[in-house]
Amino acid sequence: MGRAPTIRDVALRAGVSVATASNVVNGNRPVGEASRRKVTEAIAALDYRLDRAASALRGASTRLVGVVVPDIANVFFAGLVHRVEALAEGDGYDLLTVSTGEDAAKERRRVEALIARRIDGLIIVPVADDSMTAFNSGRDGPRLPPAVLVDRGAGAPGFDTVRANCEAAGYAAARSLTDLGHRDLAVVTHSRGLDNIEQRIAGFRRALGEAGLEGRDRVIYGGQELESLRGAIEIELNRPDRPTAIFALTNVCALASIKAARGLDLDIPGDLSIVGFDDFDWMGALRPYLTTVAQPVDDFASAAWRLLTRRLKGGASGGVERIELPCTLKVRESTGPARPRLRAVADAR
Amino acid sequence: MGRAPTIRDVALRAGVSVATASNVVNGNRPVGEASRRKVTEAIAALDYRLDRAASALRGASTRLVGVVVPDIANVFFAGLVHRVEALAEGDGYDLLTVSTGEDAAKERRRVEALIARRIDGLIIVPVADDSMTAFNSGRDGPRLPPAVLVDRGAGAPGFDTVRANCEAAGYAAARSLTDLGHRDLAVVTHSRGLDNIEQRIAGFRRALGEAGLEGRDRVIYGGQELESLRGAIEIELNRPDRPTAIFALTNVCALASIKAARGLDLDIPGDLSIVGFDDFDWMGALRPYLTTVAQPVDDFASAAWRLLTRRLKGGASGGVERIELPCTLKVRESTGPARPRLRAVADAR
DNA sequence: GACATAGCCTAAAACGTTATAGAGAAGCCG
DNA sequence: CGGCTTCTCTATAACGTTTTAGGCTATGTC
Repeated sequence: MGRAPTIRDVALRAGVSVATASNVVNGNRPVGEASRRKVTEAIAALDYRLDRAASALRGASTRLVGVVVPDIANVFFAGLVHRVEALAEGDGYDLLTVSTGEDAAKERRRVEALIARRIDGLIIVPVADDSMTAFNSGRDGPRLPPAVLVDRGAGAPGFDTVRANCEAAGYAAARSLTDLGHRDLAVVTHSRGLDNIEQRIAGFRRALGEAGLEGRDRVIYGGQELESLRGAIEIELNRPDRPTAIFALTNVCALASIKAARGLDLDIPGDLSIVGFDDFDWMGALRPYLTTVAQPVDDFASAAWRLLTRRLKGGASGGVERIELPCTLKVRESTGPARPRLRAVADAR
Repeated sequence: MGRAPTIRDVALRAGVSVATASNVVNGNRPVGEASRRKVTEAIAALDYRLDRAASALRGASTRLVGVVVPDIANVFFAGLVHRVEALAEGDGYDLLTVSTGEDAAKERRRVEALIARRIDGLIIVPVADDSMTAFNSGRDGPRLPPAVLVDRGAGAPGFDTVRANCEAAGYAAARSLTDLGHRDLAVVTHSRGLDNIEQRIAGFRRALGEAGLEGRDRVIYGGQELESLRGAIEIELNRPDRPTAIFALTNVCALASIKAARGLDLDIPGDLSIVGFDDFDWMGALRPYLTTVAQPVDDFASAAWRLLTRRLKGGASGGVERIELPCTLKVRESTGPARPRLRAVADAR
């Protein structure tokens, strides 16, 4: 019944010192063959388990990594966390996962909490591009452990970053639409100011420029919520000069776009072509099957984990590394040729 | 620059003892007004942060709760974790979230790791109904902290449990199909042996019995993977006496059913009615909109958290509590009346 | 005034681990 | 053989917190 066995009990039973027992448990210093065997046996006999809380206290690592995402219920982030978890387990780390809900104050609170837990490292999709730099500029020097910024904050000084090649992705998506003859395009996103989103828009604009359509874009900012997005999109689709194609910059925007089109009884892609973002199982049940820009989630996770473990292993000092991963445009059924239609209002401009 | 301030520094600066400073930080024992103010000021001045690793070691709680789910990338579990996280944050707890991939050995490993972290409690969707009982039957008495079993393992002795009223849900779904005139029904699920699944099937069979159709059900076991499920369903749909309605017992099964029907060019609900399980945003983009049994995910989370905190606060000893939450059948577009059709093979039986 | 009580505070002992400093034995080199 | 290194091991001091067991005032009671 009594309390769980400690390393002291193990040492006693094995007839060696506590230090030796400890060294067997975490191969920190070499231990002779005979002692090692005795200790291993004692551990098995007592069913001893290392107490990580104590281990962490004495200066060793916690083998705990914080993962911070805007919303774990979003399929994109859930997929990311899932992959990171697999990699972390392989290296003997556990994950402390938190959601921020796109709220800067909450992000700050949650990251502070993670620091109080002495996490060894941090993988974070920050709420704002610069929200992490604030942490390391306090008067007491850096507060953050090694951190990798994923998806956002690619310009933040002093951090390793992983993100998609957003400009190219935006270009490819828009280009596929202009190639189909669309001349009235709209972009749907949540809000201003995130670099990755701006890059997607920049790529989109580049394609428009090439098609001789500069200035003919509209950007719909619909907020974080599905319903507010849908409302904003419907307003745009109700205009007489409504767009014939929509490029949704996140998977939630894509869903909102589909719902808006359905609500207005617009045929996809007959009346409205839609290019979405991200790619996951349930999209396969959609009819029409969504044309989308797939981000390489697995590669995001692998790259982030590689960068983080590099720092964790002390191979730290090298300059920051910025990884940009290519997206793939998956052309499916939700995009089609622009249907010629009366353009009274647009022509009158 | 120097190392982070400790409670010792705070005490020194405030001119009080370490114990008093500690008592201010965690209102464990009352502290006089004057001392309290001095300590609070010192904390602010030094930007002191409690070190939870040390705090945990000295026997106090870790304020860490383990959450174990089969797959965080599954929308149902992601939603559950999301809600639990919100509740946990409100009470000052952090979550250690892990996925098991429906693998018993992995579950065991992961839970062991959580125990080594001295988690205060555990919320778990176990791989098997009895997989947790094994933990508390070791020779050294219970190893697990207070644990709540969610969704599965409702019969496990000694654990608080939360799950849906699966029998009623199965009955409601099947009844809605028999009421539409369907006489050839199939159930799709992953594998045998999970109590909640068996209950859903039991409810399903009860409805069949009431409709005078006992023995006319078929259960399709398609495994964990989407593609294997789809394959198993397609085989069934290719029979001459194929079912006219499918009841999918999880959201993954529902997706597989839709894909199988599409692959065989069956009209939903004209050729095949489908009732799914779970309900979430992306289903709203489906056409036809899926008829489904919605589990009350928020209530799952609230109930689980309530049961766990009850134990955590020491109000422990009362017997175990088993909560059963009602599901709601959302009848939408993927179910319709059974279309009369040639029944040559079925009649020949 | 003696004595109990309550309220606030402190010194010091844990908690279970790892890091440090060094001891003892064995091997190598001159 | 003496000094050096190498290898293995040990005793002990941290790590930062909470808890325990008292101690010291002020207040009230007989």
